[in-house]
Amino acid sequence: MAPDDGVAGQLEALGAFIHSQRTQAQLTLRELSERTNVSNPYLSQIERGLHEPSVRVLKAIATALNVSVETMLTRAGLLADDDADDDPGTEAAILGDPRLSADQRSSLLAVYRSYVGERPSA
Amino acid sequence: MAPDDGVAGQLEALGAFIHSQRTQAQLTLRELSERTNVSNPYLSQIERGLHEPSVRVLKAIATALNVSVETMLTRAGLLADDDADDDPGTEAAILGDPRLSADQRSSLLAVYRSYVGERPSA
DNA sequence: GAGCAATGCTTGGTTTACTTAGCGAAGTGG
DNA sequence: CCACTTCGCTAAGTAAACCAAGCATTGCTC
Repeated sequence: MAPDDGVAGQLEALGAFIHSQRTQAQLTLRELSERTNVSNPYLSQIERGLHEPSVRVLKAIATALNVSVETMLTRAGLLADDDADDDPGTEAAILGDPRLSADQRSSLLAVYRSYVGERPSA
Repeated sequence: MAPDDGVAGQLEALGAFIHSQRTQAQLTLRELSERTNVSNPYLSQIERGLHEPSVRVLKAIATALNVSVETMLTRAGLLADDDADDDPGTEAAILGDPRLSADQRSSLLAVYRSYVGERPSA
């Protein structure tokens, strides 16, 4: 696939994923609509990748389909955390640490990366 | 606190978080605007909790502020904060990182603890 | 065949996210 | 005091998310 597949591809992937989850759960668009309080035409459009759903809608859909939001976003490519392969998690832990200020986070990251010989670009 | 505190509280909390991260990073609204490709008035409104930003904007802000997207989404109320409560595992990650030498591990830990104000009692 | 229910989809409009242009306060230097 | 800049913010408009009503097709049962 092209490196710059764009946001459109991600939207389509997200829609396809939601569609597969809904059909596997044997749910109709209107049933999912009732569970999520989202109109069925809009759900239809989301499944075809015509719109980028808001945080509120995304959360509602994930809950209704018994899927974690993380999984959904990862499947959609919106959450790109797959660089955790060669990373034992230290970078992720630092990035996700709410006790650190932005300054401290940058410094700590810089030190860590200098240790492990990583280039500063994520 | 009320269980149905509403989305407004969440929005304000998210805005306050972004604001604190931006100011601690010594960034102006226009600088953050350039890094995120989001207009500075809109960033201002987000910080004051007047709008619910989309996932795209949320992700851009997180990247620009060196905050993990997960943390940002958690603050936005999308993800339930499962791990990032008190100890996000930064210490554990450093301790278990095979790429660090013992010396480096000690240094990194010392820096981290000085940041979060932990006593070196260990 | 006619009727009917249920599915996904289109249409047209309302609400909200988001932008471009510009204002007022708070500096800084001439 | 007067430019000039830079900060956050307001105002007004555009683009996009989202909904209510209804159309088109499929699959019934009579």
